[in-house]
Amino acid sequence: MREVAALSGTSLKTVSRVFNSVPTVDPVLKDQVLKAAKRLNYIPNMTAGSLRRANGKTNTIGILLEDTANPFSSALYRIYEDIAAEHGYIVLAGSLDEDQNREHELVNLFISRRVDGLLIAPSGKDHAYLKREVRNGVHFGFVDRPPINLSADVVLSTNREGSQEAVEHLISFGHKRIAYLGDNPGIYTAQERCEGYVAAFKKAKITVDPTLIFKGFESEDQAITSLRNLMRSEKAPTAIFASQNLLTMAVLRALHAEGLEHKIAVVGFDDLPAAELLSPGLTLVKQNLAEIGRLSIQTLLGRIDGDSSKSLTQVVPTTLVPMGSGEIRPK
Amino acid sequence: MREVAALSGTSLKTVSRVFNSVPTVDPVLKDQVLKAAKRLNYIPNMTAGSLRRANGKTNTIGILLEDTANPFSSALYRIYEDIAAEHGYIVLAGSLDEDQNREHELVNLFISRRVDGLLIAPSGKDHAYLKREVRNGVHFGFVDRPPINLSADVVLSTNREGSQEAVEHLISFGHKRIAYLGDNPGIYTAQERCEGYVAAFKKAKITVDPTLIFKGFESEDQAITSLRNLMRSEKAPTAIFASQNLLTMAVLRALHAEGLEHKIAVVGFDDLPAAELLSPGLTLVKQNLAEIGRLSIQTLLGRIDGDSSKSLTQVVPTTLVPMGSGEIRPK
DNA sequence: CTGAAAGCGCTAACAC
DNA sequence: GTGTTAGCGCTTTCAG
Repeated sequence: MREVAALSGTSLKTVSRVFNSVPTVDPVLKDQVLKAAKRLNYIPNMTAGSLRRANGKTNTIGILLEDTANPFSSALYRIYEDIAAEHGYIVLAGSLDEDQNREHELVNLFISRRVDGLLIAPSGKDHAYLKREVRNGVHFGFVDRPPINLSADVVLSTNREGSQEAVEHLISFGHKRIAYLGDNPGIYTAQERCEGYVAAFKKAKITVDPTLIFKGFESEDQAITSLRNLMRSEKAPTAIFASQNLLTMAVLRALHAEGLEHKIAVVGFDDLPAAELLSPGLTLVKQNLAEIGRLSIQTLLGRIDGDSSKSLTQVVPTTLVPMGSGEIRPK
Repeated sequence: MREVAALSGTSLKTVSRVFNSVPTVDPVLKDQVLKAAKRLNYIPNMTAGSLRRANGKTNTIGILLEDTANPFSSALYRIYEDIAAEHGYIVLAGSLDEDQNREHELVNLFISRRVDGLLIAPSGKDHAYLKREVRNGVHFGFVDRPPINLSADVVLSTNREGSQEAVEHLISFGHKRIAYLGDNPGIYTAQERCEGYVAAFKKAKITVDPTLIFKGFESEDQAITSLRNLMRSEKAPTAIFASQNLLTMAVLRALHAEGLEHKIAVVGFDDLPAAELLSPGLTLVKQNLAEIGRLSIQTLLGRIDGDSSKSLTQVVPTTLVPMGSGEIRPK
């Protein structure tokens, strides 16, 4: 920058003004500056700039996702990337893998990079530790799951209602023995979805068979093995509700291995890329990721811009998409 | 930091030393510093640090991918994220969407954030513009496609050989009329894969029917429509080689719509999440993303660490995985 | 409309 | 082992 000022015969401040598009700069000088910059191949150092800049803003936000390689997270990431770019922000992303420690580490790491705000699909069970950061001026938004012991903006799907709708759908096709597959109930979404399952039975006045509720498999292989055993047993269900995409995959693999994909009905929660190419097509409860992403980042950017109104909880509806597998009737 | 020094009764430099794990610090002072830091909730500002630090390194690398939402890119991203973290680096990622301008913009944006290096799955057709940045000390690595008019490290798959193997596989099952679906030949991988297709025919001494070669569809819908027309025509192929995952999806949708999935053989290039759940299972040529990711980032980190040996081209083999759809014989 | 001086938070270099 | 001084590249403040 000094060199640019020298070569263009101006001062540092004028160069700075040019690159910050301050309107009150003599067009002649501006031209000289730009020419000099081009010749020296000068690109301003944004990170140095934010050091002294008014509010210390870095125009960077951090995003903590479950696993950037999984379709749910990567779709969200892309939405964040685009909306952030529109607003002149850049995104730092990290994967949590359901690990609380990793959440803490990444929060610290990103704060050490001075992100203006952080969007978290939390793995942690307690977010009181963030209060100190909030006091230091970092803004937080939660996605997919609410914060615990902290008041902050959050965007959620209708996990409970969506699950209930899925199970009611199965019941409406005549199913009474419907298995539930879910994650560990410590996870908010898992808990909600399980309650939706139970609520559907309650509403239909059917007793829930607890031996058909499966939670917290250790691995996909273990899930598949358990499922295959279940399918072969006397107590085999006539339908299965898989409350999450990895579990849905496990169900499909198990059904495939047993050759039962046209016999046992399946509804899965969360999108799966090739759902309609399967036979039968896979009936799903889809989350509206575009809307979830949009709401969460826009709310966060609003906070960074100074909106200090009360914390907001926004809920985005899911959609049941019948594709075939959920419309199989019990034999 | 000043406050921490004050509260702990030491100097700035000692605080700095503590947070940079300099071993020659009196344990007593170190303790005082850490206590004060905790009390003040102090987290060092890395970006300020890198301003003055020896080499000006930011421990940040930029990654330019085709589209962070697609499985190919997001799988790579995750590998980069993990390996970068192991080495104390952080990753900035952006999507190119096959747009040259976007490539230029993001390179500039990331350089304005002073990344130490940049990994690019390029959309551009000319990378001479990067020479200036190379001279300024930014390091570059290319992934998936080579740079043009620039000497730089690159990691590629065996696109040509993998495609040839796929088509030979189809030929070995008795196919002679094999359609080729590819991207615009301006794209390196598309060109290579098409050559592999042609080479397989040459080797088998079968004449290529140019009316079975399809390139550069505008949209998935257009691809599906064209394919359905083709499948219904007199000149329908007995097998299809789709040289990229989105095209493979289009083929599957078209086959499904026509009810021909058990009649026409298909081999696809690139992985597809639910390949083995389809019926028939989908025969694929898989790229070794883990290896591609590992090699590319490790080479880049080596460059950042000062390795200035000649530019390296590394080639990672693909694997043909028969799953059913590629083993259908012509009727 | 422009420039000089001070300082953002930190680390290099050099004393002590 | 520790502290002081200068300065990274930029923006602020304030005087011209």
